Amino acid sequence: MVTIADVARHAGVSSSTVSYVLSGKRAISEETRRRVRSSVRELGYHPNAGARALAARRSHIIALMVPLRTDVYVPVMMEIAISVTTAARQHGYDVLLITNDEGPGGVRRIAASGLADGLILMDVELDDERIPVLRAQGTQATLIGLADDARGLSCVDHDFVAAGALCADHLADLGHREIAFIGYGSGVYHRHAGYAERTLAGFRDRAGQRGLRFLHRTCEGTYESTAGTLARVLADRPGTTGFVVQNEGAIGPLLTLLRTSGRTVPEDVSVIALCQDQLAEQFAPRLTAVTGSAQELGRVAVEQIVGRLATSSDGGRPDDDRALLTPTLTVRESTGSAPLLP
Amino acid sequence: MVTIADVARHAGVSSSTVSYVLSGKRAISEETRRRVRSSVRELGYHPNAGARALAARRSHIIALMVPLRTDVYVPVMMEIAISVTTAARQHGYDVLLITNDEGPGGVRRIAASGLADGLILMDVELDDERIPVLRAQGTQATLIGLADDARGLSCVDHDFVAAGALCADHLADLGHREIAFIGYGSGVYHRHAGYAERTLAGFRDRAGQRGLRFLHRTCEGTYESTAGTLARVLADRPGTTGFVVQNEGAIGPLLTLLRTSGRTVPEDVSVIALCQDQLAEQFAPRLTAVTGSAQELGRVAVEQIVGRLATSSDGGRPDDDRALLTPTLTVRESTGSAPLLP
DNA sequence: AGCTAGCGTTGAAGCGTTTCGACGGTGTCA
DNA sequence: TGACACCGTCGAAACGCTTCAACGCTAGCT
Repeated sequence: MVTIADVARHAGVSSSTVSYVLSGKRAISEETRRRVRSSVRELGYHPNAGARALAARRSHIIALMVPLRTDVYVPVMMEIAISVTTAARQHGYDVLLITNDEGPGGVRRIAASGLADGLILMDVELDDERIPVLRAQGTQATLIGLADDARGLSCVDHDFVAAGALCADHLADLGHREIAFIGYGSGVYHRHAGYAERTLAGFRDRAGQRGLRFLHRTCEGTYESTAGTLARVLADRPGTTGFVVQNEGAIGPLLTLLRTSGRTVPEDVSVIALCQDQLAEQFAPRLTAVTGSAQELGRVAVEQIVGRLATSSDGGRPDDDRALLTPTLTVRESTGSAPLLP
Repeated sequence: MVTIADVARHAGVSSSTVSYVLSGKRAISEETRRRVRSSVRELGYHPNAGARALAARRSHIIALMVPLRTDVYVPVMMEIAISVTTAARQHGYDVLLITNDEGPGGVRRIAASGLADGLILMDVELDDERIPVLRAQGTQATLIGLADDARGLSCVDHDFVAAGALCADHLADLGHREIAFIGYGSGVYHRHAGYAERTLAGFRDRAGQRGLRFLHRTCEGTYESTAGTLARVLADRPGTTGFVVQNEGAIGPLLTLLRTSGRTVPEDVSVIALCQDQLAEQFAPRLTAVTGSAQELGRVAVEQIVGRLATSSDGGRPDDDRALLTPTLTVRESTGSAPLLP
């Protein structure tokens, strides 16, 4: 193992000088810097992470707590996890993956052991029991999702309200008047209300403003449940010409069911999905969709936590900030003007 | 911050005694053990990770290197990552997430800094440039996937050859004679040949033994490409009655296309998918599928690396081992007896 | 010329663990 | 009764880094 002392000896300086060259915390002459750098390269020196963490009381690790549950659309979680990891690396941090089945105890463990300098929590519930722990330990954290009480913490999330509103506006602009909103199974609304409810609320409000009639129906995302949901929708509101699909699993079945029931998309009915563009592109017809960038979510979360860590180590008190990412509507082939009334 | 010295003082013993109680590396009297344990609990002591890593030269961290690429079916990767994380916790390890865009340099960084005790590499290519680095650094590692030269390393993977054979056997048993194998886009075969090619090879061999005629056609997984692929299949072999679908993205489109072309599943044609059960359940009809457990893959990978770390710290030389996980065939509604010849 | 200011560098003191060797005390055996 | 082994505990020395106080220099000022 190559230590800082080896580098110092090789470069003919003291180990503190090597440390300062590497951290840039003190002025070092150009000449010395050059020599040290080349010794580092030549010996293949990498600072020992444990020693560094012990001495500096910073591990340069961010913990990312991901949900175990898999009813949220999984690729999105993975995309966030990966963008967090790459963004963190760009700031000199590594990412520790922990699952939220460790619960509040996990947060305590990570914070108290100094394993991570800060946490990013995914899948935050409105009233999340990890938050008091965070506060008690004085740990820096960023939440992905919105909690009831985020004093002293950062939050970032998609602007789901705006996403819902975009759907309503788009269909209203096309002249649709009766819309069905195909949601998640009822369990999702009960639990992490944030995500699912806010989209629905945004849609509902804008739909009201635009004079749309609409129905919200839950759906588990399987073929059978989608069939049941669609049947109920058509029974209750035969004049429905627009569909907003929140549950990614229901998209495929819905398109199949519409086709087999003799409804053509987009001539007879329009379909707009709340899902990743990649998924929207896979169907026929390609779907008009409202999307938030999972990548940006991860990036912003990292920037928030890194910012907090920087100001807190400067003795400052980071202010709570809350970022809402604007979703985008991409019009594809699945939405068109409402059919003329017979 | 609570240190081991605080605990020692509180329990009226020396800090080395506390350490031995916690690690169990020396005999400690029942009475002392009890007192120390209760002090630990009372003070909420968690050992400092950096100090521990420095002194013991083990970080109790396993690094997991995941692919950035997203053309592999992403939920599977996430499932592996999560099962690695939970399995690691059960052995007292945490998981550091790194992306393989760091390449061999990333492996060197992690190993040389002592950040992680061992690595798990996903998405290993046959001739992977990270492997020589691993060997040079003497780092313990487990590969998920099979490399050409895995001397001194552990490997674990699904037995894709067996998976392919299962498909062929099942269709042969049902009396099918002309089969189409719907694969991935050609890029996948060129690159991480392992996964895709081995399934195909297993299918091909068994199909030959069972006297099946078959066609392998690539497919990008979009609706359009699936339509193209299917059209070619039916043009080349109008008598095809069995489909094996390797590309998850092609499943939905294929079912739709079969239906619209007037072919009923499973009465006219049988479809068997190589995908997770969860996905197979989502279609109508529910799909007969061959699956390997991603969860088990993660668990076995962790057990391998933890085993290697244990024997290497005992001064032993861990032997290379290679685990192949047996896939399972679940018969659902999409396969049935071959139709009688007209 | 004498004084101060700042620059570049160093030595040494931690950071909180683990672990080795040593040390009493107790029990066992001759 | 003395020698010996073992058990439970302790003190102190690492582990490799960061960072503080201090130092010798040179430069700029009066």
